[in-house]
Amino acid sequence: MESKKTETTNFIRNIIDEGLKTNKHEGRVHTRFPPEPNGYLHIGHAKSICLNFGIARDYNGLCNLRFDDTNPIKEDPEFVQSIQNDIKWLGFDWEDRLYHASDYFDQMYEYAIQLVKEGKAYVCSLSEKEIREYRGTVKEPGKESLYRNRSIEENLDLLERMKNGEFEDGTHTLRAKIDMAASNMLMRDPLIYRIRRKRHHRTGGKWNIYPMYDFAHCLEDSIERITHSLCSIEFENNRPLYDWFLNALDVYHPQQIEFARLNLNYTVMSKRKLLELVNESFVSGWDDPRLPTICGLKRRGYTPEAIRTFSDRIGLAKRQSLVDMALLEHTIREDLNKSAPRVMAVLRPLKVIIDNYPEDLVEEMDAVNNPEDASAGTRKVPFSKIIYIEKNDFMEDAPKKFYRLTPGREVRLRYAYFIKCEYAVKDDNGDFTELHCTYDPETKGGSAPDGRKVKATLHWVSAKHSIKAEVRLYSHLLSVPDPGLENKDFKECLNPNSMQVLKDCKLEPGLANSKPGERFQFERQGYFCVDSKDSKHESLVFNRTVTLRDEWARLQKKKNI
RNA sequence: UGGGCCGUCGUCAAGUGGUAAGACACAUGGUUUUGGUCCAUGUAUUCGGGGGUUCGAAUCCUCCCGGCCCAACCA
Repeated sequence: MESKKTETTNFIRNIIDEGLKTNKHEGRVHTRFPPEPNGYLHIGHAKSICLNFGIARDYNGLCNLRFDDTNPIKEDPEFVQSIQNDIKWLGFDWEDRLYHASDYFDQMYEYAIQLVKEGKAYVCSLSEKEIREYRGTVKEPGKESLYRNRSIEENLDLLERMKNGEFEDGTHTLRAKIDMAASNMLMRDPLIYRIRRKRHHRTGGKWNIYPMYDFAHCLEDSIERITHSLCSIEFENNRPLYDWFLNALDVYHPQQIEFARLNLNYTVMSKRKLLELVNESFVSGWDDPRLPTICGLKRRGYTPEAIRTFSDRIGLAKRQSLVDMALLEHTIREDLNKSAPRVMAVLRPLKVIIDNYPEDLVEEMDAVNNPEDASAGTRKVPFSKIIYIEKNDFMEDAPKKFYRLTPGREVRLRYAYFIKCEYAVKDDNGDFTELHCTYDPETKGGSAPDGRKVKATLHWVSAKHSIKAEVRLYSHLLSVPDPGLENKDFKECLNPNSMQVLKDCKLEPGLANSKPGERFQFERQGYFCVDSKDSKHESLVFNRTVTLRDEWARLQKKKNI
């Protein structure tokens, strides 16, 4: 009997398997996750992190964390820290292999000198504008720089002086001597070093020149003896250059493989757009629960497990795609369904008076903490004459399919009694202010000895025992699935109702001791977690992670359409 | 006639010449003290399109169509 597990398979793993068969990298598998510390990580990075660390794990290999810190004007130690936090939170460990591109600056400089000595690189003194002009266009070849044929001695001298800070920013660059007529624009004498007389967060004032991505990245991979250098598809054009540098220098040569980056509908993923939302205060910060950042998802209540599962389920390929947010929501529901304690919370309270219930009686009802996990046990929930139920669990003129409370109908209060609605009280605006019901003492616990059934079970909270809390309901950041399809700026597509704040929610008393980050299922509503920033013991704030699937809501929606 | 990459269900995605996996979404039934969970069933005669090779094609050839990337001293 074979138990066939659905194993993760994708084109990159196939390539690795092939290489292993031919002993391509001495049987090693060594990957790396190489973020630039210039922003916060988002779910797209999580895909790459899970890929790289996941492959290392599955092939008994290693995965390095490496900061690609070659551009001091964009980078900041704040990001270095946040990135490490997020990766750890996701559940991955680089052990002692935390590296920085800046660790290799000396070595890179030596390699640059080697290129110059071999006539493969030269110092160019064209201005930024001239370099652009000389590069040509996508359809026309470029022309060679006037400085392309300087002597090796002059190049060496100039490079040394660039390094020493003798020249202003932008006055000279070091360039690879390749081919100004190449059809691949990146091969038209790409820049290797540019002058940037700026302090670096790790090397301080030591350097006045910093290496460009194409030169630096392949060497970082080579120095760390990476076997498979996985990057996103937009670097496909860079691969010939990656290979060119490593061949020119005749050093260890990792294999670059490109894959498609993640796009998710109803949200934005680019660093630029996220930065815009943060800077222009459309959201409260990088960890706003509406954002697809790792820290935003964490604050929203997502678990690392769910994000890892999501990364596995979306698969991996080279074609550009737009993954349905519903899949992400599915993975968090799946995880939380197994683990989250159930609890009763009334978000939009409607007072219910049980006329035939004794005035001062309080009963402690037994409630199951998690029907999916018997070991979670039970708890006591106080019940009394005045309770709150959800406003939308009552309708005066109910349609056929509505089987919650309506005048004359009997429903079950979860873990308590059957109650029957006798009449509703309205205020001058026509809004219901309270319901008068009667209960059947024989139905304690929620079942009738005579075997009669009810169609609905409602959650509730005892008025005098309840605690008050603020609850923030989140929905999609954008009101359209793909802002790229709309003919407008993505900010015009922001969902104006992406956050709804309810200030007067009533929770069962046990929740008073809940801790920041703690997750619950509010029965019949969704999964919620205690906000890690704004929640205080005396004024609790909950974030809705995701709603429960809701058949009734679906029916209503269908009718309205 | 710049170059490179990519088109398989509504959305992802396996498949590498032997007759279309799986997941999400959707639909229908069953169980249920959450209109939740769970269970069962249904959903691509067809792989962007046309030709061709072959006993046999999503897989090979060819032409066409569509999408993405490249002209930062960003990564």
